Amino acid sequence: MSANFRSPRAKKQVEGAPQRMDIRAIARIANVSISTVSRTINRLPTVNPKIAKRVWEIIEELDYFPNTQARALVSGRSRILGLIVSEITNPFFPELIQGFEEIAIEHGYEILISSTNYDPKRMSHCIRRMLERNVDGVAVMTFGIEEPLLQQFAQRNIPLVFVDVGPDRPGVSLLKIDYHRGIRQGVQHLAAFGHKNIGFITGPLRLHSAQSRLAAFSASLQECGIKPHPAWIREGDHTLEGGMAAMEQLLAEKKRPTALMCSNDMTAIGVLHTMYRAGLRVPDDLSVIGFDGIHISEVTIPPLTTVQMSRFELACAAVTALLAQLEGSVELPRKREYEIRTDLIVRESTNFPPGRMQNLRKSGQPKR
Amino acid sequence: MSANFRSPRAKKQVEGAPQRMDIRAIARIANVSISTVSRTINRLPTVNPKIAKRVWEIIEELDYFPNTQARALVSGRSRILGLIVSEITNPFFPELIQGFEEIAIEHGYEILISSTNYDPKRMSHCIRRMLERNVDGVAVMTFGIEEPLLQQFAQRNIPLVFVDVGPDRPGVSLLKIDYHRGIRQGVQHLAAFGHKNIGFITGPLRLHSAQSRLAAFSASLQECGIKPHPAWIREGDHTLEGGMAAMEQLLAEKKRPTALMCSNDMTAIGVLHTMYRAGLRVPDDLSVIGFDGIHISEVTIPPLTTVQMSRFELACAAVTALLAQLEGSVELPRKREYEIRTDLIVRESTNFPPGRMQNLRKSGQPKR
DNA sequence: GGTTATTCTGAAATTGTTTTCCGGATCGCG
DNA sequence: CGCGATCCGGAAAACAATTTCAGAATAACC
Repeated sequence: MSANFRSPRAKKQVEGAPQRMDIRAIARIANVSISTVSRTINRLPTVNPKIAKRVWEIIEELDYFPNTQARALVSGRSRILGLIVSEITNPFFPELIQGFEEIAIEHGYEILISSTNYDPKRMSHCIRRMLERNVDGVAVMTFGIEEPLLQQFAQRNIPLVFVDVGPDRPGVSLLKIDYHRGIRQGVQHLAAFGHKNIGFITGPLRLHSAQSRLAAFSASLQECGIKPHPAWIREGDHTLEGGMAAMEQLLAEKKRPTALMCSNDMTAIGVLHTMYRAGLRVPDDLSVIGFDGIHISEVTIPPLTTVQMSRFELACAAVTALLAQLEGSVELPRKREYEIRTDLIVRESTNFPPGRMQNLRKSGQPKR
Repeated sequence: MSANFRSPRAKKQVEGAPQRMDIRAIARIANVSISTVSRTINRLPTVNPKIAKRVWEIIEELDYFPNTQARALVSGRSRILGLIVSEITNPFFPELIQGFEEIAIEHGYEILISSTNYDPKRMSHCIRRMLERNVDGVAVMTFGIEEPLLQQFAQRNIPLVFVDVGPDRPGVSLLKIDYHRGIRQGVQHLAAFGHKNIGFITGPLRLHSAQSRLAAFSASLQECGIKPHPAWIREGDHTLEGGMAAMEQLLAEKKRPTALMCSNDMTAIGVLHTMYRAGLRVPDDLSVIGFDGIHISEVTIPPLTTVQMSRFELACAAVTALLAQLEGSVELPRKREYEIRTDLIVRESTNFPPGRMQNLRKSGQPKR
């Protein structure tokens, strides 16, 4: 009955073709069953150490590695983490991606990057891509909210991480950024120099993070007893061009601020450029503070005083949060919120307001 | 015998669980077979248009999409393109990635990014990751060569694209960059200003592209009848820090060059910074030319004269080359090499050498 | 109308792995 | 030496698609 039975899995043995390496081949050579090889690879403790050793040796020697898609198909887990960012050409994000990648790889996860370019339509494409590739979890680092779109992840129970705000449901973690801390330090720093006329260039106000930064600025201003001046608050878009445009508007004002905070470093770099074009000097004619602390802000001219938000810390928290959801031992008390702090880095784009001890520029900072 | 036969595929019908969408589900609802649905999705011409329409409607309505891993498993093609870059934090690469992603997505491919950080050990990790995820093709945009490592792609007949140099075998395409064209324009531009003392900060000389850029510089110098000065050729590493360090060395020289070309823009930005630190001015004390034309070079102070190499063009050529190999109709005459040209963009970091008509700085460029 | 040719459709094999379930071997102990 | 408990390994189902092959249905032709 089963005498001449041939496994339906028997290969078509094309002679000469260098037979693709698979778990069957390993099993055959090691003289064990497929399942034993599988268990060995997955380091299940139920396999005889001696046998495991032999299997590992053969695996090493033949340079075999399991087929990812087959694995994903049967286990239901792709070992891919999605990472959605706003704009890959803003240096903040590559620095974030670098950290994210490093940590994800370390844990055996691959990463699927996609950028929205601040466009909700592109956001839905991103989500579709993530879904199609069956990501195990997604970090939404766009600093905005797109509630309705993310609904789809909820249905599939895919863990998510957001920055600042997000739906409060199981499987969703939050990276809370303490914008206020760093921005207050910035305002205090300016106030200590004697600035009374401080402007702010926001990010795109659709973005929650842009709103928060502006709010932190306004609150800090009030805290320092400085009167806000609505005309000095301009909307930018977190790009160089946005910063330049906003600064041009500011220059056209009858009364100009003596100091300016920006919602991110790219904006500040745009400001620096517009000042240069206008023949004005930073910090002598205008003090400028950025936000993010991207690498290149160290070498702008002058080096930018900025509020640092660690990309690595952010990336680290994001991956950690995702992995906690994915691999967390059943129902351990796991944190759902992660605090990220921000701090002022004083460099050389800030000084006394014009007309007041300008020559002290190189003499360091005032005492606080 | 087969009377009470139950399909081995019969689901465990957990009541209430919102049954995962499946090609089977679509088939059942549309009252056709699985294969018909598959054919419809893959737009095979052998399916009755009427039926196809009905199937599509159901697919749309239920928002079904095929499982990528199952597809990849059985078809042997993952529809993932690998992209290996040197360093994601160098703005050149994000700009490249952006183009690459855009075009790849357009053709239904996902993209797997990984960066080597100029480290051969990391390169082998990258390759391993690509192999494990079964990429259909790989673009190696590191501007270097790692012959032995890439051997593994050859065995599996995975199409590759390289920049500048690569093994000459079927399945490998080359993106030939005409460094000489742009760099010669740069040298001629400096020569027209009357510069006779021109230095060069190279990239890491392990990199083929760094060698080529240096060679193009030397050749152009000779062409213009300018004597090279070995001490003015310094090795950098294509980073800000490398540029700063090299410039410091140059400043320590007894006789300094009056103009400087850099192997990339990041190096040039480092140079700008070191000059600023030293209290020297660009272009009055030193003319500087970069290479790449990254976005941020437009807003440096002063805006950087640089040799533009289009990232989009590069990305476009890379994807095109890969897709030609992957989807190319059997044996059509397909190009294996793609030419990328480079051109000088004159901005404001170049001027006459010091002591000679410095006041013309804002009066535009000399005639060539 | 009968036979052949042409489209379409569907059943079943296939892809490489994980996982469940079961049987056989080994061990300890009386 | 026999018996149950323990442990390990193997067969086969399952995962969700593509693809081959054969057969049904329709069309065309004599």
